[in-house]
Amino acid sequence: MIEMLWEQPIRDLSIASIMDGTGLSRPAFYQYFPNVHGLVEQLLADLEVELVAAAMPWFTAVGDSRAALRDSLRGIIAVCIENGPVFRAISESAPLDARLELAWTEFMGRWDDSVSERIALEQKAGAIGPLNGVAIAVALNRLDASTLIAEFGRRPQGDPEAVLDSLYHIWIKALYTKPIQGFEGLPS
Amino acid sequence: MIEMLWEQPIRDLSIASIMDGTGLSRPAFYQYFPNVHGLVEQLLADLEVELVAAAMPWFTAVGDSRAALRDSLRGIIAVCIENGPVFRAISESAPLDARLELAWTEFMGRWDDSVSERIALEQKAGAIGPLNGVAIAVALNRLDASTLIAEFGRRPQGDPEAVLDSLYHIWIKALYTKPIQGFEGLPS
DNA sequence: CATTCTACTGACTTGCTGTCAGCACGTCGG
DNA sequence: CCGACGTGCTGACAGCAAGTCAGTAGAATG
Repeated sequence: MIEMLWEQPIRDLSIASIMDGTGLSRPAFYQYFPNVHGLVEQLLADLEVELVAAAMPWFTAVGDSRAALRDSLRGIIAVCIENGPVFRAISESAPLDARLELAWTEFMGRWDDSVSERIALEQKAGAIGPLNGVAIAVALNRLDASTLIAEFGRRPQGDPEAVLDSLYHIWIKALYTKPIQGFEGLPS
Repeated sequence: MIEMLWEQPIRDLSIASIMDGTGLSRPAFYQYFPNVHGLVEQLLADLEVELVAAAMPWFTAVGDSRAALRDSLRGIIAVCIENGPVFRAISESAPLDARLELAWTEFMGRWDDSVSERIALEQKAGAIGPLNGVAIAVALNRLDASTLIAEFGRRPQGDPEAVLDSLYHIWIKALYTKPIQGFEGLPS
């Protein structure tokens, strides 16, 4: 199935077409998964392990963590180059099933928690200024997810270096840049 | 249908349930739209008009445009507070139909073009530094779309002021902040 | 009043999902 | 060696929503 996702979006896959490649009959599918969304949920769990591993550098960095942030983003991008269509299929399927939607929400929530926590840590150390860490974390994670899926979720894939530069730029500026006189606190 | 989207996700709507509220039969639906995705495509066209109008301030600002950027974001947020579930339904449906997916891609592409153009303009005026305007524009637009849909696409909706602050923070930092010595050009 | 047009409907076909009784085959106690 | 049981799988069935179509009722037209 994963191979098929490189060739066609998940909307074009039926259980029959998935099972065609296995030599088994369609009902055999239900011996292993309750439905297609159950299979996708499994793919998400597998992908999460890889992504978390790739993101370690920044979460565990000591001292100046900006280089580690770049390493983490590079690692995540590498995982997405290998698994982009799977990532895309998951995000496209999530809204179609309540249970899968919950799994996706929790998946994103764990990233939000991890990033928020890291921001709080660096704020305590003085490396990051007094911003709303949770809200910024949520926004940056959504940025990453949609960018990665859009750039690597189908062929032709985007340019890894350009994506890395863009994401890194935004993360660095949003988190590590000190307020500049006159740029903040504009009247609303 | 729009009213129903406040109560339930679009996956739970069938053509039959949509037509139930109209007093007409199910086949009558096909007199007006080729299928549900055709209806959603129309919703997207309508929403785009509202969003573009709300975003005008920044695109037309002269001189220091940072306050105008805040106004544009506030306007877009206001539109999403009124139409969040519609926006969400569109983005959730887009992957399910090739034609609607194209409409969505073009919709996002027009935002990317407008924002890229504005960035180039401000770079020429010296307000924005030498960054990859197109790539940053694409990333920021995806950030906005996913954040707005997540925060306002269902009840309970998020806090407009908090969302405004977060988005504004990221846009301002990513675009208008000058490079800081030692923060850029880290070894990769 | 006769004719045409238009909006609409009941009934049908199609395609995919999910279920279930049953079959082939391997395994194990006697 | 044999009969009972488990397991993995399948063909066939039922359900459901989408999309199609011939046909109808009522308004518009001459």
